[in-house]
Amino acid sequence: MSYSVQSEIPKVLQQLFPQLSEPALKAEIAQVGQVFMYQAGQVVMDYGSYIKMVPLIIKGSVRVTRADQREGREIILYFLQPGETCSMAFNACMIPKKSEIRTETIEDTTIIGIPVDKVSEWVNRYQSWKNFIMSSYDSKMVELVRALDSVAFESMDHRLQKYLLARKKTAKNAVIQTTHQEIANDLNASREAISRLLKKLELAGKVVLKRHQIEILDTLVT
DNA sequence: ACATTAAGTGATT
DNA sequence: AATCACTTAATGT
Repeated sequence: MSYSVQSEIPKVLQQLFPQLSEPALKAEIAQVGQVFMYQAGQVVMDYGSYIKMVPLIIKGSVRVTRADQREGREIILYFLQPGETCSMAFNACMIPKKSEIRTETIEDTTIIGIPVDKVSEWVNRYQSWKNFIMSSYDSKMVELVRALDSVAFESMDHRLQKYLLARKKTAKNAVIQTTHQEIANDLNASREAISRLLKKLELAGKVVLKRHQIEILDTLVT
């Protein structure tokens, strides 16, 4: 209902990024920040593109993935939600370089783009900005390490369940809109394997399967 | 009604 | 667990 236009930046900052406390910082964000809106499923940044903005997510959700050259094989690094920012983008603004990752929207998403030169400038000028950058870097790093040992040590079965719970959380809805193929791509598995595991979960009374959607019941817990 | 796309199955490696 | 080769079911035109 709220269209996050330029003039609403101060209000949105207050709500979603309360840790950015300095009034002067907020004023600068409102001044140089640019609001962008993306539709669901849009690729915001792709491998090899130059990063010129660091996004503050204010609405929707975004998926950050990494693939190894050969197309069609990618793995999820983490999801971004309102109140968060893309940590991978920080690297790139200290040292200008091409993106190592792909970010695409899962839902209709709105962001405030902060020009990279401002991002590094503010680190020196505003304590709360520095803390914000550092702590989001830290929390994504933790997620990343978890994702890594999930791949290394957990069964596909367990990974799928965690994935479903994560999707449920970002969708804020027990019913997620997806296909088995999409999940298979996200988890680096074959579609058939995912279908079979989902079938098992359905038989176990943990999910309800329909075409293009999966309902995740409360009985599914990790 | 027909075509297209998603999902289910069994066999093979 | 991947791949193949189908089959079956759901949806769009």
